[in-house]
Amino acid sequence: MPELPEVETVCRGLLPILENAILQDVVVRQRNLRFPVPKNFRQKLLFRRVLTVRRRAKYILMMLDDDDVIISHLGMSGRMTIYPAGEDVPPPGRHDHIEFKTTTGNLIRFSDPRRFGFMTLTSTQCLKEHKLLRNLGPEPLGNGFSGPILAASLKGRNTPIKSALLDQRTLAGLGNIYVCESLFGAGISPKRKAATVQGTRAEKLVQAIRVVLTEALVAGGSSLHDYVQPDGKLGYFQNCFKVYGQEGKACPGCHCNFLVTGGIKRISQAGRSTFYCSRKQR
DNA sequence: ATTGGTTCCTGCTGGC
DNA sequence: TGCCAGCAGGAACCAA
Repeated sequence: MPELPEVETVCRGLLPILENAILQDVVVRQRNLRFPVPKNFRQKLLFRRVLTVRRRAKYILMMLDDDDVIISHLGMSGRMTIYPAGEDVPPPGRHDHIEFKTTTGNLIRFSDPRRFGFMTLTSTQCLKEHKLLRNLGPEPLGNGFSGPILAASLKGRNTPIKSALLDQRTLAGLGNIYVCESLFGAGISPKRKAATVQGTRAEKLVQAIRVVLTEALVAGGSSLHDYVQPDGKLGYFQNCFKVYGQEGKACPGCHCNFLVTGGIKRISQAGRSTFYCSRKQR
């Protein structure tokens, strides 16, 4: 499930292929994604130049000439695959929804079995105020994020810290995996009331989030279920999970006490799995 | 205003 | 072994 590190890795993979590329062809095979692909998508993009590829939260932003922007989201199972010029391209399968071909012969294929992902169009002028982007919180790896800023946005919030961190308005880019890992890193219980994460605790959480995301980025993301890098390489951060998916295993922080603690627990919060150690996380 | 529940979709898993 | 119900999950949307 692509979260910030995975999306960032995808953007970094796409950039050298798409930067300054001209789109010779755009194929839309499945219009019915999470949001419908705009009717004029192909017409609008044909023979346009891509200036750069950026990320905001979990969104991929392809910046085009003449101030147009493609906003894309990988959803749960979305994938971008690059087929470099001259390489064989396998025939499209039923989940291969959109393709970009550059004048240099490179092909980028967007696939998404579960169709929670999408691609849509906007302009650079409308980007900041776009419905999908305007309420996003700060980038966790950027300068606009700090202990005091996080503490301020958690103030008065009665929801569990787990839910608050999944809320993209609190901070942008975390999903279930990295929320669980960050809370473990900070020693904070996922059940703790968000409003009580203040001061040193908020500071510690910010640091934990930064460490987890940075390590995951270095690892090329986590290859779980569907995720692979655009060049086909697997990310390997999934081998570094301390709690996510580790139900019943010894907590890496207190494994000597396994018989007492029972190790990593799994609970359900807001309909999603949370993994944590009840001894280390308070 | 904030919060929780529902929904979209398909592939995988576990129980019989 | 095979089938199918149930589950997973990002985020918009709706309801309380």
